[in-house]
Amino acid sequence: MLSQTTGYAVLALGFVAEAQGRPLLVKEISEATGIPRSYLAKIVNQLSRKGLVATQRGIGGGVTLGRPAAKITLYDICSALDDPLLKGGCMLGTAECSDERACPAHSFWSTHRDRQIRFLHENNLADVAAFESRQRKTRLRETRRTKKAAEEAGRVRFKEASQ
Amino acid sequence: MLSQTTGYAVLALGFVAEAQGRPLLVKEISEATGIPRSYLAKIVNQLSRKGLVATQRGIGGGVTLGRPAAKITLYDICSALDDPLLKGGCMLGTAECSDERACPAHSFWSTHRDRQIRFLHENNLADVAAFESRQRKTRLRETRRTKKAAEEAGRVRFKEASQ
DNA sequence: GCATAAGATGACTTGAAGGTCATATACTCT
DNA sequence: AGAGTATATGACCTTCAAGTCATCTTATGC
Repeated sequence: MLSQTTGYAVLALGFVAEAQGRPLLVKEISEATGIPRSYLAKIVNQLSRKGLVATQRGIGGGVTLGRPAAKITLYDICSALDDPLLKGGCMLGTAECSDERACPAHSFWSTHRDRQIRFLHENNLADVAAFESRQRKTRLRETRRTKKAAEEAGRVRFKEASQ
Repeated sequence: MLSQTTGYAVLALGFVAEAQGRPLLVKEISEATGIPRSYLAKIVNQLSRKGLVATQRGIGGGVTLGRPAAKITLYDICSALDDPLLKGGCMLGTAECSDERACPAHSFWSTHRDRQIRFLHENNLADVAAFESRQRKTRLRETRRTKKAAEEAGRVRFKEASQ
């Protein structure tokens, strides 16, 4: 599971991606996503130092993506925010676990960790934006939607790390 | 990833399981595993309230398993210690993520979470103890062991959540 | 019953993540 | 230049997991 901070960043940037280049205010993003405004400002600032977003102060300013949405992967975001997931550590959280001196869950965990990392590499902000806008549309169309339908709507284009 | 506390508990109980019924002191377990002694005492106490271990004070006392090692799964331990993994929460850590209102990673995450939970159900303390004692033996036998060999030693009997 | 050995328990400390707030800085428009 | 609008930044607060420590309680053996 990603840190809450990283989760915020993905949601926020997904929203920015949907705006297609129009600068969004931190305030707008915050209100749309429910992320605390001041905290989001810090996250945006971190992302801008890493070049993932561009920020502009003053009238007409706001936040835009630093490069095309399809070129910003979830992994890039994790990496920019130094997410703990990328720092290793085995399932049982023991220091002394490595390929040489494995803990009981090591083999299992390596596999799962790899899948997660692959997932992060395979999905980018264009995917997130598409997913989000699709969900919004679907929700408008069907007032009483089934759980299955909701899952389908999500499944359509978001890449699952195969196997 | 499990909490550090849960990780401690698995290691400690695996060690207790290896003792085959002979009571072990918290001090012994702590020294053998490197888990901080006072903290381990608290964990053991929690586990004993849940019945996973039996404790005995006074001379000749110590910690034993509350039931046969094969009947204590990793899931039981997580559950006894209220591990965050069992509390839900999606990959992006957002509150508003459910099957109905999914976040972009929801489908991916549900699958992986299920695999993890299954893994916890399928592996018990007998498995952990067998794994650990096997590892110790293997390490004695080969001074210069390859990474592959080490992985094999672990792979032999520990169940991978299939798929 | 006393000495000793063990776990039990509660108060306290520490460190990191998450979050708030006041103020500084940079930009635009008139 | 000055007013107004944005992000930037650092100081601070809060919460929680992890860890320490002193003291209490319960057991055994003489």
